Amino acid sequence: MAIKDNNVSMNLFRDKCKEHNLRITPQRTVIYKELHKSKDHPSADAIFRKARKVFPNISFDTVNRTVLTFAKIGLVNVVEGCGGPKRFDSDTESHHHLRCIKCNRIIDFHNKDYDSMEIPDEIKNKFTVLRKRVCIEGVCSKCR
Amino acid sequence: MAIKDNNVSMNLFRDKCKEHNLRITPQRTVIYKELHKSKDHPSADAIFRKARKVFPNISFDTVNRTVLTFAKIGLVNVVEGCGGPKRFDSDTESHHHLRCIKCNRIIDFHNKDYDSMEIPDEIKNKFTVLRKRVCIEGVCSKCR
DNA sequence: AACTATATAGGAATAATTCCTATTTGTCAA
DNA sequence: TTGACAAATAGGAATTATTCCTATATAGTT
Ligand SMILES: [Mn+2]
Ligand SMILES: [Mn+2]
Ligand SMILES: [Zn+2]
Ligand SMILES: [Zn+2]
Repeated sequence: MAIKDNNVSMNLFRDKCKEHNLRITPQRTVIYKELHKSKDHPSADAIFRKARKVFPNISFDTVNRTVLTFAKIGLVNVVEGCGGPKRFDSDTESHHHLRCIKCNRIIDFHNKDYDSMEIPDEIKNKFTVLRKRVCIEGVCSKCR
Repeated sequence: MAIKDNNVSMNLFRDKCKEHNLRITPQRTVIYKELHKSKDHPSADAIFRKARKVFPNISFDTVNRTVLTFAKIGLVNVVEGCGGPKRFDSDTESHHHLRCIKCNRIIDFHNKDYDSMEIPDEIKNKFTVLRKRVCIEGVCSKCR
């Protein structure tokens, strides 16, 4: 099952790259793999440190440029933080986030009611909606 | 009415400062006034540029330190962005945000249904909730 | 008015991100 | 297969955002 999920997501990666005429490089491949493995919404620097274990002289700029490119083509999302480094999320399905203001952890949660909340028409009319998400801010169990 | 609102909010500012033993300095006063006037969720730098017109040699560090202090005592909120400089909001009442991914504008909207959405107990149990907000991400009318 | 703990200005240091460019490489067509 | 070449990378510089440092000034108290 894990293997199948990986195959599915690596196919998604390859398809999206081809769709946007992006070359499938070893760097992009390892960066996407690390993003897909991470459940903790890593920063570019966190991905850089992991990618480095595979390619010791990959540059930070390559990692940063690549995750931003992935975000641009919709392969990953940049998720809401409060300042600080950008955080990336390879899960593009509808879900929601808890954010701990002490340790900056971003924790996923799923909620059908939240998913199905309608966006008012007056917003849809004047704003092209790409995503809707509930952000709950507070202090996580580890931090109190 | 605007005058009254200003008085109310300046009293809130003074009370909160006294409550936390923060001195009421001219710098803090002008910073809070600018925050309260701004409806666009300014960054520390945006507030700095405005405060400078009143006190030409106020330092950026003072502005930054002060808005972070205000956030700490709950006088303002740091609002969700996606990387980039922190953005501040003097409106601490429940409301929600549209965020334009092109121009980084953060636009307020109010919605009773969103306000009244319950937070599941399993979240409340393991997480100290301070705030809940719906973030809608997309492209604003000016940007398309 | 004097005292003193707190706050500020200004500059330095650090962290996060983006830019620059010589070199390398993935892809495609021969 | 092999070469051609547009695209991507590494490495470092530059830029932007934030935090730290410290001598001086001042708000609030006595
Ligand atoms: Mn997530
Ligand atoms: Mn707001
Ligand atoms: Zn935490
Ligand atoms: Zn816009």
